Amino acid sequence: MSNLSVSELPVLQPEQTAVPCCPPLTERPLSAEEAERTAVMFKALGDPVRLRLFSLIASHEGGEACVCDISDVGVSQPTVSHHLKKLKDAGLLTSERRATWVYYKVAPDVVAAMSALLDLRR
Amino acid sequence: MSNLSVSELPVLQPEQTAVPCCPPLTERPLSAEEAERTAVMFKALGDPVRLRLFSLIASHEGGEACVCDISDVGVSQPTVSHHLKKLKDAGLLTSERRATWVYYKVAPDVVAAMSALLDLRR
DNA sequence: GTCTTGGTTCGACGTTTGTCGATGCAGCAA
DNA sequence: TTGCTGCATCGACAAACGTCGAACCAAGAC
Repeated sequence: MSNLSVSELPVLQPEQTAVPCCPPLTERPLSAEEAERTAVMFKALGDPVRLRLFSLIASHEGGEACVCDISDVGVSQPTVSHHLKKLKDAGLLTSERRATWVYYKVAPDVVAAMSALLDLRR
Repeated sequence: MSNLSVSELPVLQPEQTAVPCCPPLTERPLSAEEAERTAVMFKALGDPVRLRLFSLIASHEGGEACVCDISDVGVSQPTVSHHLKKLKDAGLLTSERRATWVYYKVAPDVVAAMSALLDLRR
């Protein structure tokens, strides 16, 4: 466990919340670095299963849900876990263990930043 | 069919009608079909090069730009064309040839629908 | 201790994606 | 006609991705 995997470059730290990245896309073009960071978030929502998982959590009570509540999306349980990890790594979700169960919760400010980015009204 | 303004008529141009899909993600979970259609749009923005191209067009005069104006994003010309096609297929852009040049333009209502989807305020 | 349940990580495999050079096509100008 | 320029498409290839079963870990219950 001492060596880092090359395929797991720390693009976004899990606990690094609140990344109000950029102004609306109409204001100015994104730099390469901004685009690199922002694309991770959009890519996280760019899969049907992840989008369903995210909507299940977002529409759940308090914007959070136990994994056991959202595991019925048509893929195996390890796959669900894999997708939740991707959403978490992108900063869109946070997770917390409470007793036996793990709860995932939306990161409101990150999602709000994405929404604001797409607000093209001048 | 050629002279119709996009903003005045229902959006029906692309093969996939990526029209205003769904209520905010807090309201209810997405169905599998909704997720499938919506994920295409997010996936389109889930690449750094495409995100830069999109921001270049969105921030350009009138929300449209000639390909020749936005080709300097660090990849080859065929790759730029490939990415623009993906954005267009996802419904986020429309294209129009004027004389020698091809102009790409943002599809405001589709982008607005994505933004609204991520508006998690209850 | 052992057993059971909820979730994550591992290893592998087939598919998709991003990228390029080469080629093709449309429009303009000699 | 010929030539040139702006973009799109083709063909190929490596890298990334989504998926699964197996194995593993964490927390209770017995």
